[in-house]
Amino acid sequence: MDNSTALLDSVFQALADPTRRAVVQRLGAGKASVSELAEPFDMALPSFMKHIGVLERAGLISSNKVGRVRTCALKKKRLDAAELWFDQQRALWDDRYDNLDKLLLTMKGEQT
Amino acid sequence: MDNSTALLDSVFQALADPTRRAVVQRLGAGKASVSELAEPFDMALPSFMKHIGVLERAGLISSNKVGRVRTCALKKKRLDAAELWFDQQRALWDDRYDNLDKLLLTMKGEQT
DNA sequence: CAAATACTTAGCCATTGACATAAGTATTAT
DNA sequence: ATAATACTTATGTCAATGGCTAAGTATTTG
Repeated sequence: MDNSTALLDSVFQALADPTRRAVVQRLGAGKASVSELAEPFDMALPSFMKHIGVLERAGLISSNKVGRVRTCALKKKRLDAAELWFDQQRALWDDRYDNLDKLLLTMKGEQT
Repeated sequence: MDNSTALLDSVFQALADPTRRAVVQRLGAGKASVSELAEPFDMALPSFMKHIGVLERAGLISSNKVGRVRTCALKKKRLDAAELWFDQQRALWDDRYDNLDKLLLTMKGEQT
């Protein structure tokens, strides 16, 4: 199996949840502690922590604990990696379209 | 709440599986029947059909049956909608990507 | 030192996800 | 008319997900 396959699995899986997407979005504005991140959500902390765990295992965020506070940060590179998949798909279609364009140009040329 | 939330849930969930991403990629090259799509995978057909169902419910593909053959096609717009989420995130944190207005206009245009 | 804070660990439960097999239906081919 | 084809439906197993409560562990804070 392609090693980027498991990565995409975990990243898309992580992003397939509104709570986790909101956390990613919030962390886009800067680092935050777990309780700061959890505050907007009507959810028990252990439940919220599972989301943090999913995001961290997907490589979308990092975290480290100082004293009793765990601070989280977004890892933008992993988001880039996910976005790249879309670019790759588009590149495949565009190739197709480019070839079609070339073909049409060729046909036009032969008509004259 | 936001009607794009459930859409993103289903699209990212659909893309969080290598079989389904491969189907999307294959359909990027053009329409195909279910059995053509299933052929590369070592999986029972009912199992494969579930993947097709997930993709269709997420709006990433369409399908219609003629005779005994069901033909599937990629719905690129829904992929665009998913990719837009990444653009939105980038717009929030990226200093270079300062024209949020333009992006918001794009979002309005693509509501379905 | 006692109490509040900020997680953390350890279960439990209901639902969903990803496969499977077996048997059924509707078309098309011979 | 039979047989092959292309799904489709029904059902089952098993692990993972997303939520909960209750209780535990470190750290501050008063």
